[in-house]
Amino acid sequence: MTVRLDTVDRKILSELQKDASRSLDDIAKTIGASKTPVWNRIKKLREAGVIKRTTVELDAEALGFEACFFVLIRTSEHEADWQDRFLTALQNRPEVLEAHRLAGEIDYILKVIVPNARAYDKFYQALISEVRVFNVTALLSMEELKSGGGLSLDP
Amino acid sequence: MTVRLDTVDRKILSELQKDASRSLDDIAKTIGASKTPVWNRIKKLREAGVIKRTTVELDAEALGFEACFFVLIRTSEHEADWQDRFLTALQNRPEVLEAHRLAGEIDYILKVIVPNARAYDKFYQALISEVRVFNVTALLSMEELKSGGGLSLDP
DNA sequence: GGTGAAATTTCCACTTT
DNA sequence: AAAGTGGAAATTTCACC
Repeated sequence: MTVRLDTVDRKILSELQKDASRSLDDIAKTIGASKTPVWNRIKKLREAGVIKRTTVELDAEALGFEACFFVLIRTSEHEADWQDRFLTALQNRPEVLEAHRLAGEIDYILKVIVPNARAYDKFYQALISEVRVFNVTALLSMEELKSGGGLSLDP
Repeated sequence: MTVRLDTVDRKILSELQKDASRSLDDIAKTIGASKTPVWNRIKKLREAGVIKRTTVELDAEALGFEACFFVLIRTSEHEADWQDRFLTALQNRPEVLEAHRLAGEIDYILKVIVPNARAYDKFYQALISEVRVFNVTALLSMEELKSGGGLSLDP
């Protein structure tokens, strides 16, 4: 499952992370190689799953998604069945952009983006009616200070 | 600053979010249009900033970034000067992928990805030596249950 | 890893509704 | 105004060095 990556691979990934719309030639030039090896490496990196997908980063506010919440969840249920249902609920809800199981007091954190506070409440009500949770705390984002930071692959 | 988007724009954005590497023709076909209008719309959406950039989503673990933390920060300082220094510190630290200013008890949340716990501690020490913070809680992710969820633009 | 060329795609001028 | 057509230019993809 582990992939060995050399400096060239890292440079390629770093460039793609910054801007995946540039041409192969262009990328090859900036990293000091020629297009075919770059193309072959990108192909391998895709196949190996190092590059999971190519996407566009959208401006949520411009699209009417004005509210971003981080939701901290504690539960008393830890059986496999409960976990499965919880996972399915998260996967099925498009307002959940990201979800992690945590170590420590808090069991889960979700990142939820919705048009407004009312939509969040709707989401919240739907979620707690689907799966039993012990405690939910919602942190409302007032301002996105940094976003879309990529992994730092420079060295 | 608000952009008016019709159904076709939303379909295009939805497709690009799912996979931005597909060809124009391909995308045009799936949404039932022809390539030129799609091209013109994408161009406009880019210029308007609705599409912020095209990127690749990488597998952090495959690249040796094994630890993901959500960092909750409380501070007693709220002057503009402090905020500026804090913001600069965040921007300069590549391990911070995302940062939000929050409403309520907790003032900030950061998403931090590092190779391991030791690297997190290094980051933490560096941060608190740069800016004064009142309280820091780190939530360690054990498992990413969902990631890369896009905005839901279907309707 | 590089070269070059076929196949595909992007991009734009022009036509149509 | 907004969508389609066609084609030149650029880019991707691949066989071969």
